Amino acid sequence: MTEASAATPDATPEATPAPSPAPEAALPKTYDPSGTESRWQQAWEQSGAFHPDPAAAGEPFAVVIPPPNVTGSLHMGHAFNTALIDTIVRFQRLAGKNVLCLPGTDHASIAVQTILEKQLKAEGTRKEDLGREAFLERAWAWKAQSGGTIVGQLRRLGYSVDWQRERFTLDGGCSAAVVEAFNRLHEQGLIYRGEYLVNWCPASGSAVSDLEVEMKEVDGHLWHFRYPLSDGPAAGGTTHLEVATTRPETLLGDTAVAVNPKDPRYASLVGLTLTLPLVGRQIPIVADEHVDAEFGTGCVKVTPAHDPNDFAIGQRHNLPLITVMAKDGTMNQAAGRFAGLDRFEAREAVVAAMEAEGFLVKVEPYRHSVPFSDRGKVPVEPLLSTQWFVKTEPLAARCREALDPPGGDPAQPHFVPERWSKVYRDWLTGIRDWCISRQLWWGHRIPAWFVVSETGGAITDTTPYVVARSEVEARAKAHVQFGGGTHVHPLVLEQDPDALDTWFSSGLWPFSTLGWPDAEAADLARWYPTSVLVTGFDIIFFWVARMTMMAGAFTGQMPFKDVYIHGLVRDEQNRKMSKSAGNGIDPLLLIERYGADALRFALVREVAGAGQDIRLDYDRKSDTSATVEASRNFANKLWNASRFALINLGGETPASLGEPDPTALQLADRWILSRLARVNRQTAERYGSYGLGEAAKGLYEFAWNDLCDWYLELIKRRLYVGADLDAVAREAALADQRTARQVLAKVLTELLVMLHPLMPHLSEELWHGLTAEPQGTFLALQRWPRFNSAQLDGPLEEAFAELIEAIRVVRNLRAVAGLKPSQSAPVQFISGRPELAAVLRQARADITALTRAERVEVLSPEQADAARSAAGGQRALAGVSGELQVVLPIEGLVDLDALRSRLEKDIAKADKEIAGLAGRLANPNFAGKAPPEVVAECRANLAEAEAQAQLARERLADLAD
RNA sequence: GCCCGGUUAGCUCAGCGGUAGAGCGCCUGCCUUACAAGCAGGAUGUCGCUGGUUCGAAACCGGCACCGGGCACCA
Repeated sequence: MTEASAATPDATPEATPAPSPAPEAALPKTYDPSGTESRWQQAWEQSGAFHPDPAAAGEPFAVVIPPPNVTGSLHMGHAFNTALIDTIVRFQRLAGKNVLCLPGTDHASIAVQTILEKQLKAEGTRKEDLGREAFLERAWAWKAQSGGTIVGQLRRLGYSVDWQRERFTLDGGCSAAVVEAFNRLHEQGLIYRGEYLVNWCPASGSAVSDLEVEMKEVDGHLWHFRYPLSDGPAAGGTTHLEVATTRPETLLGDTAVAVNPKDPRYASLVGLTLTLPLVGRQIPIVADEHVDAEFGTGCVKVTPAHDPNDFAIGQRHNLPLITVMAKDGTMNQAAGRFAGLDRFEAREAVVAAMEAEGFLVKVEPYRHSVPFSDRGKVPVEPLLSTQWFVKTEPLAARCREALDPPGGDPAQPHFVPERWSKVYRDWLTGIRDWCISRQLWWGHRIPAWFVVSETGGAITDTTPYVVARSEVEARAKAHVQFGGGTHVHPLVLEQDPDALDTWFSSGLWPFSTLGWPDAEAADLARWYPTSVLVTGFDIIFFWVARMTMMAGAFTGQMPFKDVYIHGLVRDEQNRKMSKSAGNGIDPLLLIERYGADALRFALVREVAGAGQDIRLDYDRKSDTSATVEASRNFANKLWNASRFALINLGGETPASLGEPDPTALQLADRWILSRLARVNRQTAERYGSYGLGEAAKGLYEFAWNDLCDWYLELIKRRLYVGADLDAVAREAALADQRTARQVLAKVLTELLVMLHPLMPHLSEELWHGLTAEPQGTFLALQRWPRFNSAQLDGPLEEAFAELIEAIRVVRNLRAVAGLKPSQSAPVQFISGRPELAAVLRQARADITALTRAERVEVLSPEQADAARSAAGGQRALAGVSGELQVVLPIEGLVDLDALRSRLEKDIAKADKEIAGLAGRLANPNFAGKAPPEVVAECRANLAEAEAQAQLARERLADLAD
């Protein structure tokens, strides 16, 4: 099949005839994923296999992927997320749903702008020199190139997304959605503009939201300063207050000192005035609950313009706000003689001055948290600044209500694992307003126009503005409000130069990509709300909560039914992979080495405990991963199982062979069909309920252990029909061969369908090889195999497990005794259980084949005793499994010592079990209180263990002479 | 400070009330006409510590220890 399909993927899908089943010679012994994977990726995409029609039948199922940043290249986190999403989505497609999986990228405003500014700097220029327009042009050009990288890399994973619907958060549709969303929120009073203390990142020259600030422990100092009372010693002789600070430079902006109102030490001083050192400003002593009397001296300097807590104190006490720092992180004119110094230089200088003037009491080393900008990697500065904000509480309230609906309706969205809903709920409770404006150029420009003609042509904090959907609309609105248009005083508008937080547009992603705000959009009508959001826990606040808030406001419902939260992929030393640490493991390298299917399977297989981080082992010297290699080996196992089938199906396909006649089925056939049905039901259940790791493991075990290790081995003797048979025997053998072929073909093809969500390329390739379907037909678009409960046979599976165990005992005995693999030996089974004896008799030919038995006898204990006394006690290899005795009556050429030690081990094991069980049964409470069936089982086990020990002792005694 | 995870075989992890499991690794033997990326056989654990509940605990409850994460932070 490799040869046949490699030439032209699918020039004309419908017309391409089925490739003739490949002759076995054409099939290599090992699977080479490289060509196969890209071939199917192209075929799927070119045929539009994953481009759904909203009008098509089938229950809708939609996923919008978390859009990776255009700055990025594929990392393991993307690969993991993709593997999970694609597994879910491919399963739902097989399940017959009308599936949309929509891809796209995020414009990542700060990240991109930082990169571009770095480039400009290297070229010795600045964005201001370029101008806004040229800068943006350059940004788009950069995006076209870089954005293509990650998209191309996602394709290599075999992502079954609809590339025709690919979106970008800054494309026309998304931009229109952003403008509409901004306007509507503004109309509802949920967007406002004002001067507040914001997190200012001096590195990027922009405000950032609370979420983009990361607290870091830093070794700093605590400086103790003395602030003198202005009007001389107070009652009690106090001449000054001592305050402590980690940020001396801010004292230049102090407008009060606060103490706790209940602090007896300072009660009498509240209301008095201090003289601020270096500055000379008169500042009051105020009483405020926020102050912890226990900490330090119990006095806190208050700098409302440079600290959030102080800002709050300032509000409560009506304190003036004095900003002493400029937006670039240097001290401004208000800092007096320190003006112009960088904030860190100013710190040194202020301390030096305080010391020189005798206000420094002491300095102590102090470890404390400092807010850092996520992007800029520098400490953020709380600064007073006029920005745009979203009033979040009303939006959050709606989300909380959806999560805990009155009347006990199901939570929306439903988190998997459940525990993340608590994290989400907690964050939505006591949420703070969201600063959405950024002093950046790359991004969605804020749809607000300042009426600069009202303030002398410049944008000031008092310039009136209108929010509108376009400049034309803005002008009209301004006209109404400000008249204007006269020759004396023409109306001049200027759009706000700032851009919106990237996450504002990300928050609209689940519906902006489906056509919102066009309520009639076919995709929106068909696929919204989406079915599930799959993402890492690290962006629950950034993204998940923003989407639910926006969706609640604009669509009136939660944007997805389920939220499947997965963990992070960690490196071989359990470290978080990060660009800065340079410990990322390149998924593309692993794909090249092992194949995308192997990587995907490995990632999903590891995920069993949903939501847990997974560790990917990796050898950096050789760029190999044992985990992924194991999955590659599994892929190869499947390849070879299919190869075996192709060689042995006599050129037939599952379709030409048809369903097997139930009455013709042999024991092994019924067993594998029962296992198949069980795995079918179990796997569908797991895929459908986010048990992806379990699904992968279950299929792995079924494919490798049940199918390859046992079923394929068992049917070999039936598939190879000898030429030396007479006509009657030959006819029977051929009929049986056909049954085996039918079962084999059925089991293997259905297995491939079930594996398809996990290993899409390999399964597609093998499925075509087996079914000889035309190239334009895809496994990806087939139906999940029908579950046939009639095939389920629990008792048969149990009996078969015993048969397997019996064969294992024989093999073990042979190994212990040192028999050569080529050497055949007679096998005797002795069982007192007629059912087991019957199974063993039925499987006699199988046992012969699998154990190199010379002959197989199945005896009752009575028959065995008779035979033994007749033979006068005989040396034999013997073992026990349950009540079953396995005897290989063979003389000579046998390692008796090994055999003895095996029996001794058996005895020891049985004795230990006997001791445990007898102990339990001896406890009167056990018999009295445990459920009867447990007691009965215990008794049975004891009896069996005792019998086992006795049998082993007898056999050991036989060996003694 | 508050809130989540985790602690089981050398490694990565399942198991979540009836006397310990898988994969990888390891040991032994096999080029058995699908697969040496394989086959067969084998070894390996006071299930973090400590109380308790129970006839019975790796599992349930309490405490402790250690590892990891999140949130909020006192100058």
